[in-house]
Amino acid sequence: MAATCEISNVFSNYFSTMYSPEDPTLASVAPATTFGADDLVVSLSNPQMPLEGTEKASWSGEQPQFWSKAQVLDWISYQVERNKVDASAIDFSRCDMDGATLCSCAPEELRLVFGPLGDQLYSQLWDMTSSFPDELSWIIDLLEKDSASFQETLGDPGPTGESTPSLCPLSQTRPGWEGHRVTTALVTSPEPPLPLLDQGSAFGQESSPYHAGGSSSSTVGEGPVLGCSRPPPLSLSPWLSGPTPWEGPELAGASAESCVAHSTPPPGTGSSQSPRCSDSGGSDLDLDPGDNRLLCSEGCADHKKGEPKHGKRKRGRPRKLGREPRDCLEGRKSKHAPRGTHLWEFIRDILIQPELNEGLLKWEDRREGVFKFLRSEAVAQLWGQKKKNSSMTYEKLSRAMRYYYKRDILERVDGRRLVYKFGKNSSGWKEEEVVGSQD
DNA sequence: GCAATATTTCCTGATT
DNA sequence: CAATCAGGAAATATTG
Repeated sequence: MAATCEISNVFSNYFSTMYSPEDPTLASVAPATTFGADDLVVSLSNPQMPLEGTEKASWSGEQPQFWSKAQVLDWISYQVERNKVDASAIDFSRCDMDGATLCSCAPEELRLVFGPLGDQLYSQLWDMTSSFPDELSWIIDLLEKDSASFQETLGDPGPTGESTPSLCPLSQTRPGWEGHRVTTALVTSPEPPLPLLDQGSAFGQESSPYHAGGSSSSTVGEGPVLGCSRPPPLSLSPWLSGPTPWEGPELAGASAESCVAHSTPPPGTGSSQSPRCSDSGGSDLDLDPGDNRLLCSEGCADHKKGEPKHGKRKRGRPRKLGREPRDCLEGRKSKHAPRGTHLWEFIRDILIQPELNEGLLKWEDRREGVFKFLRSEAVAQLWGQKKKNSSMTYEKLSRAMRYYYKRDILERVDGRRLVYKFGKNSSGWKEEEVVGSQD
């Protein structure tokens, strides 16, 4: 009977104290309810957690190895309750152990102490301990992404370097729920990112650079419609929201590039330009090697179109310079960066997100998939930003677009400048598809 | 390391 | 005349 008393105590004491609303973890979780059911479900979906209510156990969110004795007891109580086990069969006098000890128990030992529940406990423990690494890596990934896009925006003061409108600290330009999701994830359970539009889509692969966060965009930063059921869009550099300096009458190449060059923080400004911090998928911020060209002698010689100075530049894509060994990221970045978004997907994603579009592109005939570039150079810059290629121009982008004709990803639209049409091998742009993907 | 794929870059010429 | 369009050619980057 001691067992029954013990368990009563456990329930009365721990559930009343440990689950108090003051629990910081709860504090972090609670707001989820204001952001839509999806997030909540996502966050709390770990079957290990006592989800019957909205409460959170003292042991949840912590690795079993680090549980205190109280947490161990708490967890055992939960398991007893959950498995509807006869507590009298359990020798609670032998439960006085911390998480580390518990984890070191062999299944037989657990069986000895907990009877039939022992096996269950063992497997639960195993699941919990083994699931953490994934959890952490996911969170790390998520944070990396967030921090990357955040830093990117910070590091990109725009063409003029002034007006840094809502340069998007998370709290400002990101839809509120997004930052929240990170928080929630940290304190609760793991979950892969929300379903993405589709693979390779700019929406999810990485924090894309085109979320309209500019001050000139009155609505976007407020986290409009797209917030809830759709993955977060991207962050549009503020400078894309307004007229871009390089879109002046004369310009394209040189001006545009110099603008981008300006956006590269000067060395030593500490704007996280450390090469060590960059990583492949990574920090889009790393205006990397490609950007060196804007500063180095070679770049100065040739980055301005039509100024070959000493002979012509060789054809083809210039080799990336100074590609630092990426070992600096060892461990963290074991995986390849996700396959990059294809150009056509990038275009499509801008088109299907009117909030992000900001006058970059427009549908000419949505049903037919006909669209037009309104600010071709801005789109090109954006694409370049995404690909960490500061010298991207519409001319180059359009060349890539033309290659899509052969593959039926795009169809020609004769006689109309800046107008393209999605072909049969493209997808995800039709209204039905877009709606469907927002479920 | 290699091949395939997807651009990226440059260029020439035509068209708008 | 400038901006685009069309494509060829050659080169790199990324993936499998």
